[in-house]
This record gives sequence, C-alpha cells and structure tokens, in this order.
Amino acid sequence: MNENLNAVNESTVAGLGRLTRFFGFNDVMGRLYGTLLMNPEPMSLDDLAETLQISKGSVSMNMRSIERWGMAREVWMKGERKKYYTAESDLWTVIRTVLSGREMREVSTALEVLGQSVEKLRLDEAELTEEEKKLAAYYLERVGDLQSFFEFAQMLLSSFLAAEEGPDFGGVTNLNLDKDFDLDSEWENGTG
Amino acid sequence: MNENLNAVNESTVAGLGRLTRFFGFNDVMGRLYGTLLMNPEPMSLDDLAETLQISKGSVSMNMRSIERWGMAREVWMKGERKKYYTAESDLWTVIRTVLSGREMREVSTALEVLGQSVEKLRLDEAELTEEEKKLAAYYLERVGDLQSFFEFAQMLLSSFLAAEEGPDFGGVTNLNLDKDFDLDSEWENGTG
DNA sequence: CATTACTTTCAAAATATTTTGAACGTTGAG
DNA sequence: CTCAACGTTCAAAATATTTTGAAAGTAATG
Repeated sequence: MNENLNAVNESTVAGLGRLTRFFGFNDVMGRLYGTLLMNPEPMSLDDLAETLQISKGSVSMNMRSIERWGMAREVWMKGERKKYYTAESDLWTVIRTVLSGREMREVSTALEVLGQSVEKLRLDEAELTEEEKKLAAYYLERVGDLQSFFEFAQMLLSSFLAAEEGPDFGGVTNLNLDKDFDLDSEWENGTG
Repeated sequence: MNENLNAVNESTVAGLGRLTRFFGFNDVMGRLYGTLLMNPEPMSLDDLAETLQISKGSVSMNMRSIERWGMAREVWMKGERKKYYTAESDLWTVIRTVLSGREMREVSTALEVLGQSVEKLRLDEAELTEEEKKLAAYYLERVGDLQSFFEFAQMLLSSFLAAEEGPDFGGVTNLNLDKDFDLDSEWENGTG
C-alpha cells in the first residue's frame, strides 16, 4: 500500500489511541475505533486483532467497551458467521454518549456528596463548640465553592448535551459564544 | 474533633482525589489539594505527609505538580524555615490553568497531526493508483471529520478561557449553548 | 445432537504507575 | 565553616493496570 496512505492511517489510529487514553480509557479502545473508522469495510474481531497485533481476548473485551460507549456497532454480513463491526463515524454522537454517561455521572456524584456534607454540618451545628463552629463555617464556605463549581460544570454539560442535533457539527454551531447569557445569580464564588 | 466535621473533611478530600484521578492526574494531587483547601492555615510538607499518611517524597513531588498547575502556592511563614503551602481556593483559576495548559495542548497537537496527514495525502495524490485514490478520498473524509471535531473543541476551550474573569463564574456565562435546558431529563446511563 | 467456527472469560504474566525511604542537596544560623 | 533542618531525588518495592492465551461458552450448520 502507498506509504502516505499508510502513514495517515497509522497516525490517525495512534492519535485516537492517545485521545482515548487522555480521556481515561484504555488506548486500545481508541486504536480499535480508529482502525474501524479508517476502514471502509466492517471488520471482524480477527481482522482487528491481526491489524493491531494484539490478542483476541483484548480485542473482544475492548470492543465490548467500545460498543457500550456507542463508538461502534455490530454489522451483519450475510453468509458470515463472524461478528463484524463498523465505527460510529458521527463523533458528535460519540462524545455525547461519553459525556452523558460518564462525566455527567461524575459530576452528579460529586454534588450528592457535597450536599450530604452540608446537610450533616447544618444538622449538627448545635452540638459544636465555639471553636468547631468556626471551622464548620469555614468548611461550609469551601464546600459551597465546590458546589458552585460543580453546578456550573453540570450546567455546561447539560446545555452541551441538550443540543439534540444529528450527524453534523452544523447543529452544534448554533452555539453562540458572544451573546449574553443570563444565568442565575447563584454563581458568585467568594474569594475566600 | 467533632465527627461530622471530620467526615466532611474526609469526604471532600477523597472526592477531590477522585476528581484529579478522573482528570488523569494522580489522586494524591487531589487529596493534597483538598487537605490544603480544608485547612484554614497553611501547611508544611511534613504536615501534609502526616495528615495523609504518605511519604515525604511523594508529598514533595506531588506538591511540585500542584504548584505547576496553579492549585496551591507557597506562603512565607515568618520565623519558619519550612515551606508552607496554601490552596488556590478560586477553582475557576485552577480549571483555567489546567484547561489551557493541558487540554488545549492536546487539542492543538491533534490538529497539527491531522493537518500534516491531509497535506501529505494531497501532495501525493498524483502518484496513487485508482484504487488508492478511492481510499485516499475516504481517508480525507474521515480526517476531515476529525478536524472539524477538534476545531470545535478548540473553539469551545478558547471561548471558555477567553472569559478573563477573576473569582466569579459570571464571566463564563456569555457562553450560550442552546435553547432548552432540561436538567430533569435523565442522565442515568449504563455503567462502565 | 454433534461438530465446527467463532466469541468470551479469566487467571497468570507482562507492563506501567505509584510509593517509599534513604542518600544527597541546599540553606540559614551560629 | 559546620551543623541542623529541611527539601529533593531516584532506584527499588509495592500496586495497579493491561495483555495474553488457553479453556469454557455459544450458536449456526448439517
């Protein structure tokens, strides 16, 4: 095969591997995804293992994750017994799945924990010594900052995800970065 | 110490550890940061090692990263020979430093690589067989999608970072993402 | 229902990351 | 200059993650 074609393919696959690793996934996920993405035809597990020179076990496990994250889907090849996969080429879909399934959960969990902390402190205020009350007030301030921060992140994610758009980025670009946007006043964050 | 105060402290520290790990850093970084954040007074390396029950070496190394990422700064305690640290309590500053120093670089690198790929393919088009030209066209399409995607990410990051603001989140909010928010829609999703 | 062609699983091995602590620097005080 | 009190470094040890491959599972086919 032409060496430039090959170079493009390889650097793309490697780059996607780097990206998935950066996002906290295994980089094999990215390389599998990239391999599928750069292949016009669907590929079987064996094809993938062969191409990337990794074991079938690893391909199998990572392909499961890939499917879970909506990065590829099975494809039926008539007359074939093997499973074939094809990449979800709409990156917008991919990123939305990841953001909603993972980052969103992370943020929600953080907010829950913080909420519980605040509640505990408030409920117990009566039992504290003067000294402890001071510390409790300090904690509430810090925890409040964190809450604001996470609520902000949650809002950003939600609005990002709320753009229902389909397969092209045109849909996303009604993202208007210059207009005023009126968020709640809750967004102060005392310097501390 | 009152057990609720303690619980709040610990869950916050643990939560921040989880967060830094999620962001691809060592979780000790988050725990150190959290410990500093939840302590009204600056703390020395020994204090931190003692509080988190980890070695001085680890504290030293991780505090270096923490400083690099603008998550804490040194504080001079008069009459003291030790280094004291205090957390940067403005989370906005922290996230900006991380986004601009790390994610931004990641995206730029990706775009560079993609740009080179495209150029190579275009320059060499003449030398390709018909078969290869077809594949090249396919590659260009895929790579083009990736470019759009990363350019979009870059734009989002830039506009996020362009909000020069100080300690409140008001400055960010001229980011208008879209029409309807639906904070109640369901975020729950298959686990990883 | 037996065979065959695949996929999945999982424990052991390989690899990568993190932690430790003791040795080595550095700085300020005397 | 020497000592004492720190901070930093880094190689070895401890942990955690990833990979492998062989065995077990599954489903289509005859």
